[in-house]
Amino acid sequence: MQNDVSTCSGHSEPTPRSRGRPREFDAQAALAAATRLFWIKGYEATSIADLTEAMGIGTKSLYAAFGSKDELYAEALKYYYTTYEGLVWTRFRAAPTARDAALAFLQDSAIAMTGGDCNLPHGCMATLATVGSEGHSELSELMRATRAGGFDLLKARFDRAKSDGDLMAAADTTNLARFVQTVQSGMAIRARDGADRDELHAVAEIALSGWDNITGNIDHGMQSKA
Amino acid sequence: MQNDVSTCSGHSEPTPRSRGRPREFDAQAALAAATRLFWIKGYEATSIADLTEAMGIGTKSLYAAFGSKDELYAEALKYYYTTYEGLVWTRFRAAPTARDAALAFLQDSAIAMTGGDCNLPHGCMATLATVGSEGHSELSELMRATRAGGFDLLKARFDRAKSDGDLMAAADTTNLARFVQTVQSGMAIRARDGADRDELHAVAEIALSGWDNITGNIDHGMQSKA
DNA sequence: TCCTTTATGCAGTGATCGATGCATAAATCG
DNA sequence: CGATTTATGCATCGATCACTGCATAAAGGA
Repeated sequence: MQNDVSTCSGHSEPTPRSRGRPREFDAQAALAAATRLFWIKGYEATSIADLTEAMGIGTKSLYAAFGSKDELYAEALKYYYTTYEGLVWTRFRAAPTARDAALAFLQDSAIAMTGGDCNLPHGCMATLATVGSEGHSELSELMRATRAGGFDLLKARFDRAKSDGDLMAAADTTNLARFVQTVQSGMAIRARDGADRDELHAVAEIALSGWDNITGNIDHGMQSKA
Repeated sequence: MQNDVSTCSGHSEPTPRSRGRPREFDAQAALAAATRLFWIKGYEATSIADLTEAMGIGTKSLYAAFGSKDELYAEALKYYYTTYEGLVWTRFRAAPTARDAALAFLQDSAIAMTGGDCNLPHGCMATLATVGSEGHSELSELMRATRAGGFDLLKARFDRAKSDGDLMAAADTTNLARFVQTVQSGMAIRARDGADRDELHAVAEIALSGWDNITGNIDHGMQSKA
Protein backbone atom coordinates (compact mmCIF):
# COMPACT_ATOMS: atom_id res chain seq x y z
CA MET A 1 0.00 0.00 0.00
CA GLN A 2 2.92 2.27 0.62
CA ASN A 3 5.06 1.32 -2.34
CA ASP A 4 4.99 4.47 -4.40
CA VAL A 5 8.70 3.89 -4.22
CA SER A 6 8.44 2.31 -7.64
CA THR A 7 8.89 5.80 -9.04
CA CYS A 8 12.46 5.82 -7.80
CA SER A 9 13.78 3.90 -10.78
CA GLY A 10 12.69 3.25 -14.34
CA HIS A 11 13.68 6.45 -16.04
CA SER A 12 15.32 5.61 -19.34
CA GLU A 13 15.07 8.87 -21.29
CA PRO A 14 14.49 11.88 -19.04
CA THR A 15 14.52 14.45 -21.87
CA PRO A 16 15.38 13.27 -25.41
CA ARG A 17 17.87 15.95 -26.43
CA SER A 18 17.91 16.57 -30.13
CA ARG A 19 21.43 17.78 -30.67
CA GLY A 20 24.85 17.57 -29.11
CA ARG A 21 26.80 14.89 -27.36
CA PRO A 22 24.52 12.75 -25.22
CA ARG A 23 24.92 12.60 -21.45
CA GLU A 24 26.95 9.65 -20.30
CA PHE A 25 25.30 9.13 -16.92
CA ASP A 26 21.80 8.49 -15.66
CA ALA A 27 20.67 11.77 -14.15
CA GLN A 28 18.04 10.08 -11.97
CA ALA A 29 20.54 7.61 -10.56
CA ALA A 30 23.03 10.41 -9.95
CA LEU A 31 20.36 12.45 -8.21
CA ALA A 32 19.43 9.46 -6.10
CA ALA A 33 23.05 9.07 -5.03
CA ALA A 34 23.31 12.76 -4.23
CA THR A 35 20.08 12.60 -2.27
CA ARG A 36 21.35 9.72 -0.18
CA LEU A 37 24.56 11.57 0.58
CA PHE A 38 22.77 14.77 1.57
CA TRP A 39 20.36 12.69 3.61
CA ILE A 40 23.17 11.05 5.57
CA LYS A 41 25.62 13.90 5.97
CA GLY A 42 23.55 17.03 5.60
CA TYR A 43 24.15 19.98 3.34
CA GLU A 44 27.17 21.60 4.91
CA ALA A 45 29.14 18.43 5.53
CA THR A 46 28.70 17.17 1.99
CA SER A 47 31.33 18.55 -0.37
CA ILE A 48 31.25 18.65 -4.15
CA ALA A 49 34.08 16.14 -4.12
CA ASP A 50 31.95 13.77 -2.03
CA LEU A 51 29.07 14.23 -4.43
CA THR A 52 31.00 13.68 -7.63
CA GLU A 53 32.47 10.50 -6.21
CA ALA A 54 29.11 9.15 -5.06
CA MET A 55 27.37 10.18 -8.27
CA GLY A 56 30.15 8.79 -10.43
CA ILE A 57 30.52 11.95 -12.50
CA GLY A 58 32.93 14.87 -12.77
CA THR A 59 32.39 18.35 -11.42
CA LYS A 60 31.82 19.74 -14.89
CA SER A 61 28.98 17.31 -15.54
CA LEU A 62 27.52 17.98 -12.13
CA TYR A 63 27.37 21.71 -12.68
CA ALA A 64 26.13 21.28 -16.27
CA ALA A 65 23.28 19.10 -15.08
CA PHE A 66 22.32 20.74 -11.79
CA GLY A 67 23.71 24.28 -11.82
CA SER A 68 25.11 24.64 -8.32
CA LYS A 69 25.33 22.88 -5.00
CA ASP A 70 22.28 24.73 -3.75
CA GLU A 71 20.21 23.80 -6.79
CA LEU A 72 21.37 20.21 -6.53
CA TYR A 73 20.29 20.13 -2.92
CA ALA A 74 16.90 21.54 -3.82
CA GLU A 75 16.54 18.85 -6.49
CA ALA A 76 17.63 16.20 -4.00
CA LEU A 77 15.05 17.38 -1.50
CA LYS A 78 12.34 17.23 -4.13
CA TYR A 79 13.50 13.78 -5.17
CA TYR A 80 13.52 12.70 -1.55
CA TYR A 81 10.02 13.92 -0.99
CA THR A 82 8.42 12.55 -4.15
CA THR A 83 10.17 9.22 -3.75
CA TYR A 84 9.59 8.55 -0.09
CA GLU A 85 6.55 10.55 0.93
CA GLY A 86 4.39 7.53 0.18
CA LEU A 87 6.20 5.58 2.89
CA VAL A 88 4.80 7.94 5.48
CA TRP A 89 1.55 9.27 4.09
CA THR A 90 -0.11 6.42 2.21
CA ARG A 91 -1.72 4.65 5.15
CA PHE A 92 -2.39 8.04 6.68
CA ARG A 93 -4.52 8.98 3.69
CA ALA A 94 -6.44 5.73 3.69
CA ALA A 95 -7.17 5.67 7.41
CA PRO A 96 -10.88 5.86 8.29
CA THR A 97 -10.52 7.98 11.41
CA ALA A 98 -8.28 10.84 12.51
CA ARG A 99 -6.80 8.71 15.22
CA ASP A 100 -6.04 5.86 12.85
CA ALA A 101 -4.49 8.35 10.47
CA ALA A 102 -2.26 9.86 13.12
CA LEU A 103 -1.24 6.44 14.36
CA ALA A 104 -0.47 5.25 10.84
CA PHE A 105 1.57 8.38 10.22
CA LEU A 106 3.67 7.90 13.33
CA GLN A 107 4.04 4.14 12.88
CA ASP A 108 5.06 4.44 9.25
CA SER A 109 7.41 7.25 10.18
CA ALA A 110 8.99 4.90 12.67
CA ILE A 111 9.52 2.38 9.89
CA ALA A 112 10.76 4.85 7.32
CA MET A 113 13.15 6.50 9.77
CA THR A 114 14.77 3.20 10.60
CA GLY A 115 15.53 2.20 7.05
CA GLY A 116 12.16 1.22 5.62
CA ASP A 117 12.02 -2.14 3.87
CA CYS A 118 15.35 -1.57 2.19
CA ASN A 119 18.21 0.06 4.03
CA LEU A 120 17.45 3.73 3.69
CA PRO A 121 19.47 6.19 5.76
CA HIS A 122 18.03 6.64 9.24
CA GLY A 123 16.26 9.82 10.22
CA CYS A 124 14.30 12.29 8.13
CA MET A 125 16.18 14.39 5.59
CA ALA A 126 13.68 17.22 5.74
CA THR A 127 13.53 17.37 9.51
CA LEU A 128 17.19 17.05 10.38
CA ALA A 129 18.72 19.15 7.63
CA THR A 130 20.44 22.16 9.06
CA VAL A 131 21.29 24.30 6.05
CA GLY A 132 22.92 26.94 8.19
CA SER A 133 20.94 29.96 9.15
CA GLU A 134 23.31 32.36 7.43
CA GLY A 135 23.34 32.50 3.67
CA HIS A 136 21.32 29.82 1.89
CA SER A 137 18.16 31.67 2.84
CA GLU A 138 16.29 30.12 -0.09
CA LEU A 139 17.23 26.60 0.87
CA SER A 140 16.46 27.32 4.49
CA GLU A 141 13.02 28.53 3.53
CA LEU A 142 12.49 25.52 1.28
CA MET A 143 13.21 23.18 4.17
CA ARG A 144 10.87 25.07 6.43
CA ALA A 145 8.14 24.90 3.83
CA THR A 146 8.65 21.18 3.40
CA ARG A 147 8.26 20.64 7.11
CA ALA A 148 5.25 22.92 7.26
CA GLY A 149 3.63 20.80 4.56
CA GLY A 150 3.48 17.89 6.98
CA PHE A 151 1.69 20.01 9.51
CA ASP A 152 -0.82 21.14 6.93
CA LEU A 153 -1.67 17.56 5.96
CA LEU A 154 -2.19 16.61 9.58
CA LYS A 155 -4.33 19.59 10.38
CA ALA A 156 -6.45 19.20 7.24
CA ARG A 157 -7.12 15.58 8.15
CA PHE A 158 -8.12 16.49 11.66
CA ASP A 159 -10.35 19.26 10.42
CA ARG A 160 -12.03 16.83 8.08
CA ALA A 161 -12.59 14.53 11.02
CA LYS A 162 -14.75 17.21 12.57
CA SER A 163 -17.07 17.12 9.57
CA ASP A 164 -17.11 13.34 9.77
CA GLY A 165 -18.17 13.53 13.38
CA ASP A 166 -15.00 11.67 14.16
CA LEU A 167 -13.62 14.51 16.24
CA MET A 168 -15.58 16.74 18.57
CA ALA A 169 -16.13 20.27 17.36
CA ALA A 170 -14.21 21.58 20.37
CA ALA A 171 -11.05 19.69 19.49
CA ASP A 172 -8.06 21.92 18.87
CA THR A 173 -6.89 20.53 15.56
CA THR A 174 -4.03 22.99 15.28
CA ASN A 175 -2.43 21.95 18.52
CA LEU A 176 -3.23 18.33 17.77
CA ALA A 177 -1.40 18.54 14.45
CA ARG A 178 1.49 20.37 16.06
CA PHE A 179 1.78 17.67 18.68
CA VAL A 180 1.88 14.85 16.14
CA GLN A 181 4.36 16.78 14.05
CA THR A 182 6.53 17.39 17.10
CA VAL A 183 6.55 13.72 18.02
CA GLN A 184 7.57 12.80 14.50
CA SER A 185 10.35 15.39 14.55
CA GLY A 186 11.58 13.97 17.82
CA MET A 187 11.55 10.49 16.32
CA ALA A 188 13.84 11.75 13.57
CA ILE A 189 16.40 12.85 16.13
CA ARG A 190 16.11 9.61 18.03
CA ALA A 191 16.54 7.65 14.82
CA ARG A 192 19.66 9.63 13.97
CA ASP A 193 20.99 8.78 17.42
CA GLY A 194 20.52 5.10 16.76
CA ALA A 195 17.02 4.34 18.08
CA ASP A 196 15.66 1.12 16.65
CA ARG A 197 12.26 0.55 15.14
CA ASP A 198 10.69 -0.97 18.23
CA GLU A 199 11.58 2.04 20.30
CA LEU A 200 10.01 4.41 17.81
CA HIS A 201 6.93 2.23 17.54
CA ALA A 202 6.56 2.37 21.29
CA VAL A 203 6.82 6.14 21.17
CA ALA A 204 4.11 6.30 18.52
CA GLU A 205 1.87 4.13 20.64
CA ILE A 206 2.39 6.17 23.78
CA ALA A 207 1.95 9.44 21.94
CA LEU A 208 -1.60 8.58 20.97
CA SER A 209 -2.58 6.77 24.15
CA GLY A 210 -4.26 9.89 25.42
CA TRP A 211 -6.15 10.57 22.21
CA ASP A 212 -9.59 10.51 23.76
CA ASN A 213 -8.52 12.79 26.56
CA ILE A 214 -6.89 15.12 24.06
CA THR A 215 -9.66 15.35 21.57
CA GLY A 216 -12.46 15.36 24.09
CA ASN A 217 -11.49 17.80 26.80
CA ILE A 218 -8.15 19.22 25.86
CA ASP A 219 -8.72 22.55 27.59
CA HIS A 220 -10.22 21.53 30.90
CA GLY A 221 -8.76 18.13 31.49
CA MET A 222 -5.33 19.62 32.17
CA GLN A 223 -4.40 22.28 34.59
CA SER A 224 -2.30 24.74 32.65
CA LYS A 225 0.40 26.13 34.84
CA ALA A 226 2.37 28.58 32.74
CA MET B 1 21.53 20.81 44.43
CA GLN B 2 20.46 22.05 41.07
CA ASN B 3 21.49 25.68 40.98
CA ASP B 4 24.97 25.33 39.67
CA VAL B 5 23.87 28.09 37.36
CA SER B 6 25.54 30.54 39.72
CA THR B 7 28.80 29.49 38.14
CA CYS B 8 27.87 31.24 34.91
CA SER B 9 29.13 34.60 36.08
CA GLY B 10 31.32 35.90 38.83
CA HIS B 11 34.64 34.42 37.85
CA SER B 12 37.29 36.96 38.59
CA GLU B 13 40.38 34.78 38.73
CA PRO B 14 39.87 31.42 37.02
CA THR B 15 43.41 30.18 37.65
CA PRO B 16 45.79 32.65 39.28
CA ARG B 17 48.78 32.24 37.01
CA SER B 18 51.99 32.93 38.82
CA ARG B 19 54.25 34.01 36.00
CA GLY B 20 54.08 35.56 32.58
CA ARG B 21 51.95 38.20 30.93
CA PRO B 22 48.39 38.08 32.20
CA ARG B 23 45.51 37.28 29.89
CA GLU B 24 43.77 40.35 28.58
CA PHE B 25 40.29 38.88 28.18
CA ASP B 26 37.77 37.18 30.45
CA ALA B 27 37.91 33.53 29.52
CA GLN B 28 34.44 32.85 30.90
CA ALA B 29 32.89 35.68 28.94
CA ALA B 30 34.69 34.55 25.81
CA LEU B 31 33.48 31.00 26.35
CA ALA B 32 29.95 32.28 26.85
CA ALA B 33 30.14 34.14 23.55
CA ALA B 34 31.51 31.08 21.78
CA THR B 35 28.79 28.94 23.30
CA ARG B 36 26.10 31.26 22.06
CA LEU B 37 27.55 31.22 18.56
CA PHE B 38 27.82 27.43 18.47
CA TRP B 39 24.31 27.25 19.87
CA ILE B 40 22.90 29.42 17.11
CA LYS B 41 24.89 28.30 14.10
CA GLY B 42 26.09 24.83 14.98
CA TYR B 43 29.59 23.44 14.86
CA GLU B 44 30.22 23.23 11.14
CA ALA B 45 28.78 26.60 10.20
CA THR B 46 30.76 28.46 12.86
CA SER B 47 34.21 29.44 11.65
CA ILE B 48 37.19 30.45 13.72
CA ALA B 49 36.86 33.92 12.24
CA ASP B 50 33.26 34.10 13.49
CA LEU B 51 34.39 32.94 16.91
CA THR B 52 37.28 35.37 17.32
CA GLU B 53 35.03 38.23 16.35
CA ALA B 54 32.27 37.24 18.77
CA MET B 55 34.73 36.48 21.56
CA GLY B 56 36.65 39.67 20.97
CA ILE B 57 40.05 37.98 20.84
CA GLY B 58 42.59 36.95 18.22
CA THR B 59 43.12 33.50 16.87
CA LYS B 60 46.39 33.12 18.76
CA SER B 61 44.68 33.81 22.08
CA LEU B 62 41.84 31.49 21.18
CA TYR B 63 44.16 28.60 20.47
CA ALA B 64 46.33 29.38 23.50
CA ALA B 65 43.29 29.30 25.75
CA PHE B 66 41.24 26.48 24.23
CA GLY B 67 43.55 24.38 22.08
CA SER B 68 41.46 23.75 18.99
CA LYS B 69 38.02 24.27 17.54
CA ASP B 70 36.96 20.83 18.71
CA GLU B 71 38.17 21.42 22.24
CA LEU B 72 36.51 24.82 22.30
CA TYR B 73 33.26 23.23 21.22
CA ALA B 74 33.54 20.61 23.94
CA GLU B 75 34.14 23.39 26.48
CA ALA B 76 31.19 25.31 25.09
CA LEU B 77 28.94 22.29 25.40
CA LYS B 78 30.02 21.80 29.00
CA TYR B 79 29.44 25.47 29.70
CA TYR B 80 26.04 25.26 28.06
CA TYR B 81 25.04 22.30 30.13
CA THR B 82 26.28 23.52 33.51
CA THR B 83 24.84 26.98 32.92
CA TYR B 84 21.43 26.11 31.60
CA GLU B 85 20.61 22.63 32.83
CA GLY B 86 18.89 24.17 35.85
CA LEU B 87 16.39 25.87 33.56
CA VAL B 88 15.09 22.49 32.53
CA TRP B 89 15.73 20.16 35.44
CA THR B 90 15.15 22.20 38.59
CA ARG B 91 11.39 21.88 38.81
CA PHE B 92 11.71 18.34 37.49
CA ARG B 93 13.81 17.39 40.49
CA ALA B 94 11.47 19.04 42.98
CA ALA B 95 8.28 17.58 41.56
CA PRO B 96 6.40 15.27 43.94
CA THR B 97 5.18 12.79 41.33
CA ALA B 98 6.53 11.32 38.13
CA ARG B 99 3.82 12.97 36.13
CA ASP B 100 4.49 16.37 37.67
CA ALA B 101 8.17 15.88 37.00
CA ALA B 102 7.63 15.01 33.36
CA LEU B 103 5.24 17.92 32.91
CA ALA B 104 7.67 20.33 34.57
CA PHE B 105 10.46 19.05 32.35
CA LEU B 106 8.49 19.58 29.17
CA GLN B 107 7.04 22.92 30.26
CA ASP B 108 10.40 24.29 31.34
CA SER B 109 11.93 22.96 28.14
CA ALA B 110 9.31 24.91 26.25
CA ILE B 111 10.37 28.04 28.10
CA ALA B 112 14.10 27.45 27.76
CA MET B 113 13.83 26.64 24.06
CA THR B 114 12.04 29.88 23.35
CA GLY B 115 14.57 32.13 24.98
CA GLY B 116 14.04 31.60 28.69
CA ASP B 117 13.64 34.76 30.75
CA CYS B 118 16.42 36.50 28.88
CA ASN B 119 16.77 36.12 25.14
CA LEU B 120 18.65 32.88 24.82
CA PRO B 121 18.98 31.34 21.38
CA HIS B 122 16.01 29.19 20.48
CA GLY B 123 16.25 25.43 20.38
CA CYS B 124 18.50 23.06 22.29
CA MET B 125 22.21 23.12 21.56
CA ALA B 126 22.70 19.50 22.59
CA THR B 127 19.76 18.18 20.63
CA LEU B 128 20.16 20.05 17.39
CA ALA B 129 23.93 19.99 17.05
CA THR B 130 24.93 18.00 14.03
CA VAL B 131 28.69 17.68 14.32
CA GLY B 132 28.91 15.78 11.06
CA SER B 133 29.04 12.04 11.19
CA GLU B 134 32.43 11.86 9.54
CA GLY B 135 35.46 12.92 11.51
CA HIS B 136 34.81 14.53 14.88
CA SER B 137 33.94 11.12 16.30
CA GLU B 138 34.81 12.27 19.80
CA LEU B 139 32.57 15.31 19.63
CA SER B 140 29.83 13.24 18.06
CA GLU B 141 30.01 10.78 20.92
CA LEU B 142 30.06 13.59 23.45
CA MET B 143 26.83 14.98 22.03
CA ARG B 144 25.22 11.57 22.06
CA ALA B 145 26.25 11.07 25.67
CA THR B 146 24.85 14.46 26.63
CA ARG B 147 21.51 13.58 25.10
CA ALA B 148 21.53 10.15 26.70
CA GLY B 149 22.01 11.82 30.07
CA GLY B 150 18.56 13.35 29.77
CA PHE B 151 17.03 9.97 29.17
CA ASP B 152 18.80 8.55 32.21
CA LEU B 153 17.44 11.27 34.46
CA LEU B 154 13.91 10.70 33.21
CA LYS B 155 14.06 6.95 33.57
CA ALA B 156 15.61 7.13 37.05
CA ARG B 157 12.82 9.43 38.17
CA PHE B 158 10.16 7.12 36.78
CA ASP B 159 11.79 4.11 38.36
CA ARG B 160 11.81 5.89 41.69
CA ALA B 161 8.13 6.58 41.23
CA LYS B 162 7.54 2.86 41.28
CA SER B 163 9.03 2.63 44.76
CA ASP B 164 6.93 5.58 45.81
CA GLY B 165 3.82 3.80 44.63
CA ASP B 166 3.35 6.70 42.28
CA LEU B 167 3.66 4.50 39.21
CA MET B 168 2.30 1.00 38.82
CA ALA B 169 4.87 -1.74 38.85
CA ALA B 170 3.82 -2.73 35.35
CA ALA B 171 4.64 0.69 33.90
CA ASP B 172 7.29 0.61 31.21
CA THR B 173 9.59 3.34 32.50
CA THR B 174 12.05 2.90 29.67
CA ASN B 175 9.51 3.61 26.96
CA LEU B 176 7.99 6.33 29.09
CA ALA B 177 11.33 8.09 29.37
CA ARG B 178 11.99 7.61 25.67
CA PHE B 179 8.65 9.14 24.84
CA VAL B 180 9.23 12.22 26.98
CA GLN B 181 12.72 12.58 25.57
CA THR B 182 11.38 12.27 22.04
CA VAL B 183 8.77 14.96 22.64
CA GLN B 184 11.42 17.28 24.01
CA SER B 185 13.67 16.61 21.02
CA GLY B 186 10.80 17.41 18.71
CA MET B 187 10.18 20.64 20.60
CA ALA B 188 13.77 21.64 19.90
CA ILE B 189 13.20 21.31 16.18
CA ARG B 190 9.93 23.18 16.35
CA ALA B 191 11.62 25.95 18.33
CA ARG B 192 14.37 26.21 15.73
CA ASP B 193 11.67 26.54 13.09
CA GLY B 194 10.14 29.45 14.92
CA ALA B 195 7.52 27.87 17.19
CA ASP B 196 6.52 30.19 20.00
CA ARG B 197 6.25 29.36 23.65
CA ASP B 198 2.50 28.84 23.68
CA GLU B 199 2.73 26.25 20.95
CA LEU B 200 5.37 24.29 22.83
CA HIS B 201 3.40 24.54 26.05
CA ALA B 202 0.40 23.11 24.28
CA VAL B 203 2.51 20.26 23.00
CA ALA B 204 3.75 19.53 26.52
CA GLU B 205 0.20 19.50 27.78
CA ILE B 206 -1.06 17.19 25.07
CA ALA B 207 1.92 14.88 25.42
CA LEU B 208 1.02 14.03 28.98
CA SER B 209 -2.73 14.03 28.60
CA GLY B 210 -2.70 10.26 28.29
CA TRP B 211 -0.50 9.72 31.31
CA ASP B 212 -2.94 7.55 33.20
CA ASN B 213 -3.59 5.43 30.15
CA ILE B 214 0.13 5.14 29.53
CA THR B 215 1.23 4.29 33.01
CA GLY B 216 -1.72 2.16 33.91
CA ASN B 217 -2.32 -0.14 30.99
CA ILE B 218 0.27 0.63 28.42
CA ASP B 219 0.38 -2.89 27.05
CA HIS B 220 -3.27 -3.83 26.81
CA GLY B 221 -4.98 -0.49 26.41
CA MET B 222 -3.57 -0.13 22.92
CA GLN B 223 -3.84 -2.52 20.09
CA SER B 224 -0.36 -2.87 18.75
CA LYS B 225 -0.46 -3.13 14.99
CA ALA B 226 3.12 -3.39 13.81
C1' DT C 1 68.20 45.00 35.55
C1' DC C 2 68.19 40.57 33.20
C1' DC C 3 65.96 36.19 32.37
C1' DT C 4 62.08 33.42 31.91
C1' DT C 5 57.36 32.83 30.97
C1' DT C 6 53.06 33.75 28.97
C1' DA C 7 49.99 36.55 25.77
C1' DT C 8 49.07 39.11 21.71
C1' DG C 9 48.98 40.90 16.68
C1' DC C 10 50.06 40.16 12.11
C1' DA C 11 51.07 37.63 8.38
C1' DG C 12 50.91 33.48 6.25
C1' DT C 13 50.77 27.97 6.22
C1' DG C 14 48.88 23.98 3.36
C1' DA C 15 44.38 22.15 2.60
C1' DT C 16 39.90 22.31 0.96
C1' DC C 17 35.90 24.83 -0.38
C1' DG C 18 32.52 25.76 -4.48
C1' DA C 19 32.89 26.76 -9.08
C1' DT C 20 35.27 27.54 -14.08
C1' DG C 21 38.30 27.87 -18.46
C1' DC C 22 39.92 25.35 -21.95
C1' DA C 23 40.74 21.77 -25.00
C1' DT C 24 38.61 17.73 -26.65
C1' DA C 25 35.05 14.14 -27.61
C1' DA C 26 30.66 12.82 -29.41
C1' DA C 27 26.33 13.59 -31.09
C1' DT C 28 22.82 16.06 -34.88
C1' DC C 29 22.15 18.97 -38.87
C1' DG C 30 23.34 21.00 -43.27
C1' DC D 1 32.50 16.27 -44.79
C1' DG D 2 32.30 20.62 -42.08
C1' DA D 3 29.46 23.28 -38.68
C1' DT D 4 27.11 23.46 -34.56
C1' DT D 5 25.87 21.93 -30.11
C1' DT D 6 26.44 19.60 -25.93
C1' DA D 7 29.29 16.77 -22.56
C1' DT D 8 33.45 15.48 -20.33
C1' DG D 9 38.38 15.51 -18.19
C1' DC D 10 41.91 18.12 -16.42
C1' DA D 11 43.86 21.86 -14.39
C1' DT D 12 42.91 25.53 -11.88
C1' DC D 13 40.62 29.72 -9.99
C1' DG D 14 40.04 32.91 -5.82
C1' DA D 15 38.09 32.43 -1.29
C1' DT D 16 37.93 30.46 2.93
C1' DC D 17 39.06 26.78 6.12
C1' DA D 18 41.56 25.55 10.72
C1' DC D 19 45.81 26.60 12.41
C1' DT D 20 50.88 28.52 13.26
C1' DG D 21 55.63 31.14 13.10
C1' DC D 22 57.61 35.07 14.44
C1' DA D 23 58.42 39.28 16.57
C1' DT D 24 56.90 41.88 20.36
C1' DA D 25 54.67 43.10 24.81
C1' DA D 26 53.95 42.49 29.62
C1' DA D 27 54.12 40.12 33.72
C1' DG D 28 57.07 37.50 37.89
C1' DG D 29 61.47 35.75 39.93
C1' DA D 30 66.40 36.39 40.35
